[in-house]
Amino acid sequence: MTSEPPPVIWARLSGQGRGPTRTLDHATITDAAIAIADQDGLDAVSMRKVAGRMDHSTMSLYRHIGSKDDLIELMYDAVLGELALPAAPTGQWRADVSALVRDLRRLHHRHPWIGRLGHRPTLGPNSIRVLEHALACVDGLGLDIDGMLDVISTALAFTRGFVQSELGEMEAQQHSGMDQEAYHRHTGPFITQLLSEGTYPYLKRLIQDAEDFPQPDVVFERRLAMVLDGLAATVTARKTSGPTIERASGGQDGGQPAGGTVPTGKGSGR
Amino acid sequence: MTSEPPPVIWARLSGQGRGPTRTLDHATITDAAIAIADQDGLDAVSMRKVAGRMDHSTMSLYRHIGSKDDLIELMYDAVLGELALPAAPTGQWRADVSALVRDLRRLHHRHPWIGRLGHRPTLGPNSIRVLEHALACVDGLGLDIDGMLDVISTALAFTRGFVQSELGEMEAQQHSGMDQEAYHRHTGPFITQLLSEGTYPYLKRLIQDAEDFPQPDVVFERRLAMVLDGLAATVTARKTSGPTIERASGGQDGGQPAGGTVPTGKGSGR
DNA sequence: ATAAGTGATGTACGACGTACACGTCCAGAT
DNA sequence: ATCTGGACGTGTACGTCGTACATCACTTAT
Repeated sequence: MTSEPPPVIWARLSGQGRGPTRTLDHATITDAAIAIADQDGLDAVSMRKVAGRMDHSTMSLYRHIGSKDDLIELMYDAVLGELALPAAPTGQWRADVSALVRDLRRLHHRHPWIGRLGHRPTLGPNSIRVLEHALACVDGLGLDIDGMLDVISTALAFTRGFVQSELGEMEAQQHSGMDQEAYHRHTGPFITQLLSEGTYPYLKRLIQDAEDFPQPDVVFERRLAMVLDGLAATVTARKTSGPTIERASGGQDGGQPAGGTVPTGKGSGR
Repeated sequence: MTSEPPPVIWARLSGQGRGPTRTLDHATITDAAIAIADQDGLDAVSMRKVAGRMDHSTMSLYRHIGSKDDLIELMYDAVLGELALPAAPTGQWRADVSALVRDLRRLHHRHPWIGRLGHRPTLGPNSIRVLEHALACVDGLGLDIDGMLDVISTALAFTRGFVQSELGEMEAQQHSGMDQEAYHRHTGPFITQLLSEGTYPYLKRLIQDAEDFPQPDVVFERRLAMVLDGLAATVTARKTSGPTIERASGGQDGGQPAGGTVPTGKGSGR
């Protein structure tokens, strides 16, 4: 009856109909766009450049995607496909979740531009694949689905936040064309000026006592372990007391995404 | 001797010299830009619109800021100034950190566009103020500065990740002009099609069993409590064994940002 | 009084996303 | 075998963006 104006983007791809044989498809376009983003950053991705890289006219892209925003969404989902998810979790939820977020972090390093994305929940095939795997990692622990979501969403939120800061720092450096040491030399005079003018006790301690160039991998593992400790406590608490029960340290109930990249589609199918 | 090409951005503001009296300053420009971003989103912030809102010519802005990127950085720091940080922490680190990240989350709701920012570490006055307060919250627990950084950076990373997903979802909805329920109705048919074509056990459980419209505040509190549980374990472990000691569950050493919004300027002064 | 540097402005350039009007080709109906 | 309508690819064009540059107006240091 009613016409569907934006058909979810992922519900297209239909086969060949009338007209000339296609010389372009989603995969080709997306790959070209990703190549540009990897090489020169997300801002360098323009419809003209994407088309140019494939020796096509700019507007030909619009025969296959609705807008640049759609292309970005395709790019995000495509890149998620690079995650080498195991066929099935090992059953060691902590190791499984660690492996997943580590892989996700590596993905962000390989494609730094995904950090810039708004991360609205997508329904792309790879997004769903990741969702399925992530939830599978925490299945069989005696948690209900909302509890499972809490665990994996929290781990993912931490990872995203960490990586975002990490990439921000990298970008700040290479945006100004300086390496980390040059950046220090550059901001140094301003910081000493700050310290002489005002009183910043912790900034001072940071500069004097903190590790100079910590290895990001080590820092990530250390902090991830802290987060997982917290998740483990919850898992234990909710498990021993069985499913559908009050938790140890938190508030009331409710559940589902709100903070997770998860489609909320209940009650929708007819 | 050597000229400083980008003078840290925060090292300007110099007083009036020769020439006509100023009719513009950083605060005025920044406020106008923030007003536009709050009203119509970050993409609506253009130099022309910012200037227009103050009845000035576009190019007059460039007498006060170096580029649009600089303006964005000013906006971010300015908005951080809205955080109502208490004069001093209460000494209850868990409550203090909770209050800080709750406030930060509210800030993101008030100015959804900050989620889109790259979050490269800034040296703005308010960023430093927040840094000082955050570290003060976890002082006196027997942690060295790197341990303190671990605790607050982890809490902040989780918060940023959570909020990012939260805002992404909101934006997805209002971008398409639908409320949450309409969005469900819209994606519903596609999801049921998915479920009938492939096998997605967890997606199915999500749709069938998960809470429909959980209150975001409740979800945030619940997951935050999980993260803080993990931090608490670390705090206890490192505290009882005294400062400068191996930690409970992690790797070797190292420390400092890498995942935190913290200036790394050690060894820089002179 | 004069010189010098600064604030505001107008014009202009290249790049962007994309609406729209074409031509071109092929699968289905005739 | 022919027709035809929809899909594919393209070129042109419009409005918007960031900002380089030249210019004028003004205030202070000399």
